[in-house]
Amino acid sequence: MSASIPVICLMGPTGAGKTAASLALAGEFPVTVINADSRQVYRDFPIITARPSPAEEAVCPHRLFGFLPTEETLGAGEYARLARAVVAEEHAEGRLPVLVGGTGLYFRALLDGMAAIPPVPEEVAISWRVRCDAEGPAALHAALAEVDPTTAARLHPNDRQRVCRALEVHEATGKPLSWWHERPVEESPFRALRLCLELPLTELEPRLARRIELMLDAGALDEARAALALCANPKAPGWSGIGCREVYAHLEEGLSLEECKTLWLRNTRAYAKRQLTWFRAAKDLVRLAPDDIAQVRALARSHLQQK
RNA sequence: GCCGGGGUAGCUCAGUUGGUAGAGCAGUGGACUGAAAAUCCACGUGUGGGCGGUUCAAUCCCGUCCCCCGGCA
Repeated sequence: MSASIPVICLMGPTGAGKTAASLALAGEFPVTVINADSRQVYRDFPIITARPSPAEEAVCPHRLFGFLPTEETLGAGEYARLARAVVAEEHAEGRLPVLVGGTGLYFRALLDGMAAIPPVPEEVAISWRVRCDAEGPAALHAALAEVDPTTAARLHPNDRQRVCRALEVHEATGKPLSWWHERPVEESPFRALRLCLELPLTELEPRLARRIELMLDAGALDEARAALALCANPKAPGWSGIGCREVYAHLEEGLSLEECKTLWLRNTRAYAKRQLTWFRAAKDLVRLAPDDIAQVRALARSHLQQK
């Protein structure tokens, strides 16, 4: 299949105004907004994950938002599989897929493809994590060096998450992770315009602070209480989102609301900074100021004219 | 007012039997191939509350003053 489906991507750090930009596009094109954010997939935290509001969602179709229970996790490969299908469907319906989100890895997985590694059984993954807790990451890194020296050389011994992943893949597939990575990835069927809405951290920070107040006004605490009734395990993936865990600490562990807000802002800010680092290194991005809606529209228009 | 405990990095604190000090968090930069709002890496000069004194040498000992926290009045 040739790279023929045109899509528009709105990426950028949290709080930069991606949602607003997506709705601005919906005023001009038959847009379907497709989520590319690893937190907005969660069902029980619409406010805290800054999902588009019901009024915003009513502007045009929105997909891949708010479907995942708190106990579950959506890996990048699974995301790419889902999103690919949704993009194809929407395009077939004559709509313009607009991917909106802040998860750089999701965009990469979807747009640039990932190695065709089969899913790793959960028992295998868990057993390595248990072993990592027991023996420490250095021991596992040494074990990895035996079976996959290429990957071991690339990974820092303290990076337990990636070391475990490499070991899991090796055990589950019988091939080293590096073997999978060396194989060519499937070509993307999409012709993507990658727009990155960016603001310097110093300008982003007050917006993030304001957004936390708005979330609280909108009922963030009640939202968390309701989520707690459905899933009381603070270690569940959905609870690890920024805001979720701070509010949990306030509700369940005696953290004052002031402390909660301070931490929430600090962690959000640190996250935005990591996102900026990611997008700074990304190739083929057009960087824009978030309020430059006219430019977003103009670039979208010319992207759609190219055949 | 008295008795204790404290004043060390932006924050919380450690340590130095006297040789001018280091962790966590924060911050800055970076990485990132199925947990990614995750995970990880690098970066540490601060009038050691002020002023005196003892000493070759004081953040550490002594005196004094200031401030905070408990308790007693």
